[in-house]
Amino acid sequence: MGRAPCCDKSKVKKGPWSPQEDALLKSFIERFGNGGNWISLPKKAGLNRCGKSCRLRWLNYLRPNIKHGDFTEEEDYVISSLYNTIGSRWSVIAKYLPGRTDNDVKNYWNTKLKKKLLRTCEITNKDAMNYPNYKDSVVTTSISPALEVSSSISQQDVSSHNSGASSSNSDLNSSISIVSSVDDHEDGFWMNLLSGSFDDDVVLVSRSQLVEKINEIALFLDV
DNA sequence: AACGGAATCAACCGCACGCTT
DNA sequence: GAAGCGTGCGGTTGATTCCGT
Repeated sequence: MGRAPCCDKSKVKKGPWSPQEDALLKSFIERFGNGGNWISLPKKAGLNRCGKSCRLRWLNYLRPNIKHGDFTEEEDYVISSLYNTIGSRWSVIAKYLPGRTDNDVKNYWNTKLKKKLLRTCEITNKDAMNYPNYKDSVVTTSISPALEVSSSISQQDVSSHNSGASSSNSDLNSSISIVSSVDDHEDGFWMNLLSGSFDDDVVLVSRSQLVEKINEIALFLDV
């Protein structure tokens, strides 16, 4: 027996919400809440919409304190680090970013952040290859905010991901954080990195290890 | 100015889970 | 325990906007 649809799709409106619909939904929820039942809400509120559509519209757009617009570097750290730790559990990741929704985070990752990380991977790989005589000593990091976030997320969030994940994830964790933290000054960073001129907070690893890490990251990001 | 491809993001779809009966 | 139902979630789609030619 098939599952009953949540509403009659042929009779409800689909597509972008009008300002009038937004106003109706917002004022209804502010006055009465959702009554613990999204399915019946549209009828009560006078909306010709599916309950799931109302829920999504409220959670992603209308509810108070929603943040829109550009993500900050710190948010980048949080997303890349958590993605590496727990995978594509966007609702969990969004919990660590006040004002951001799972949909926002997911879209941002898929359209921008993933590419940003990959671009940096490519540059690193290329630069590393350009220094074939470079001996033993490169990379990486001052401890980035991302690592601090990684260590503070709940064990429950981590364990449910790791149960099905490969054992290399913990190794990748620091790598992704590092890569994501240097994007804005990539040329200088990588030159310093490859010449070994960094401060005390930079941990040194071998070039071959670096290249290996980069390839792991690329693999992890499913390139 | 016109066009086409790429990028963005709001919204939809369908599945899994948990609660209730 | 099974069935029904609502909710939450992640993946995907499609309309719109942006940008280069």
